Amino acid sequence: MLSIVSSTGDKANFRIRNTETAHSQVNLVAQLERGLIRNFGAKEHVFVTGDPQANVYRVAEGVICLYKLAPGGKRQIVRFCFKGDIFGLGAGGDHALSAQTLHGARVRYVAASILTQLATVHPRLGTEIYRTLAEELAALQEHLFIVGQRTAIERVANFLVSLSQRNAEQGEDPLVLALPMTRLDIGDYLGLTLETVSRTLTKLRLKGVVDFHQGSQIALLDMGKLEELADVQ
Amino acid sequence: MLSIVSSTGDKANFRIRNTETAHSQVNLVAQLERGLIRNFGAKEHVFVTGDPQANVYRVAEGVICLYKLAPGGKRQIVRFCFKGDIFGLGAGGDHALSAQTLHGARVRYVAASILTQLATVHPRLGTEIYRTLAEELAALQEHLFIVGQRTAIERVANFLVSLSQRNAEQGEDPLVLALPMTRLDIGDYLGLTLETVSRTLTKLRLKGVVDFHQGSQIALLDMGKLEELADVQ
DNA sequence: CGACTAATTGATCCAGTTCAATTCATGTGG
DNA sequence: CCACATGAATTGAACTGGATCAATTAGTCG
Repeated sequence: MLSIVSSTGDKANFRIRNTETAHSQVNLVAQLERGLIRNFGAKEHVFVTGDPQANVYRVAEGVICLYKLAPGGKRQIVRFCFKGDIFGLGAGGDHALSAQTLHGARVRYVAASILTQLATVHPRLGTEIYRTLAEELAALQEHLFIVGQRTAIERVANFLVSLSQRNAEQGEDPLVLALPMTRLDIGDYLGLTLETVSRTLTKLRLKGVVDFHQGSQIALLDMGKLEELADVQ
Repeated sequence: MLSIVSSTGDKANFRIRNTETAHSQVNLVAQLERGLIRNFGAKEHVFVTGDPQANVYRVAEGVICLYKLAPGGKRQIVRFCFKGDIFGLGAGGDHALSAQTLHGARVRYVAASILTQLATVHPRLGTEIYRTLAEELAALQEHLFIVGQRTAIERVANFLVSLSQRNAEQGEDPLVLALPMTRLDIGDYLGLTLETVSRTLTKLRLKGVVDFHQGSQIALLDMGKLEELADVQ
């Protein structure tokens, strides 16, 4: 829970209760790892568009998708957040996006106000939050590029490569992906229809680049070819 | 120039040289308005992909476009920066984007390191920089949605509405837009070809929604209809 | 004027959408 | 345990919005 931080952001109090030095302790991930935890079932919302940006979240388990919805029913998934990802950062107004689980998730969170307070005492925390936001921005720019300029096969290949890289970072097998999202989710993320995603994956299977049977698990057979198709730079 | 800030970020020194209070003075826009100024001709680069993020910029005059380039020659314009817009913010690594003028521009800038230093002394400045970045992120999410989910006419209509709103904010006529960018630029921004942009504008003209003759100046004749087409929410 | 860049417009093409049918996986209650 | 409902995925067929290729016009500057 948040017991390591008094409601007034008392620095001395904080130090006493921790074995590590304050310097190594006051960082964003550490704060979030000590935050409250909450379990969500399938398709549950962590927050929706218009909710105040009260908390900063970190995925402990499962996947969260951040999306924007249009009146016409069109949905743009802006980001998939996997284990370890931080989301909910913002200027402090209302959320422009909704955050929803796929099959369910465990999420840790800390009140944004507490982080703000802490950051005034520990500038490094502020810097870290800032860097996290800047990385989110850079990733989104890259994603815009893919959605705006690339063909279906390039988008899908790129998506698979991204998942593979993430797996590698997490120490999991980079050649076997457990797609936790539906074809519709992938489509709404890549700016394609679910049929096009399905067809494109089939194309990749026929090319011998990937293999899959139940659709939720994909083996990357030819990573070189896949990266060539993804062709991102 | 940067004379208001000593190289060590000396607060006392800073106060002495200014008539306003330190509180009202140390904000991002004020810092940038006192930053160095630089003039750029047409199609000149302020920075390119890979350059270190050394400075933070603010457009004093003209338009800057931020874009990403692919080896195949495809270009995604991520943002148009108009008078008063701040750009170049980032995590402190290298620029992922290139920044180029259209017809030329005057730009003021301050070293990122100076802002960082100042922010440690003036937390409000840090907060402001953070908010600026968060707003950039929110705008980009909105733009991704438009590029990912909308038709050509919706994208173009939305683009015109955005320009109109910007005009209104700047105290200029919201019903007469001076398009400073080419059809190609607009296309690369909206994920369309220049021909589609041209055809779409013609369509809007035939519908009586807009009017134009030389192509670089557009009158919005039916704002209600335009917003209906833009249909953003 | 001539050279150049931007814009328009036409004709054709095709990648991806749309509509629709079938298969598959999973679970649920009788 | 099977019958059946349900949601997800695949696949087919036809369509279309936007891309591509190409030609013309228009504006601008030396």
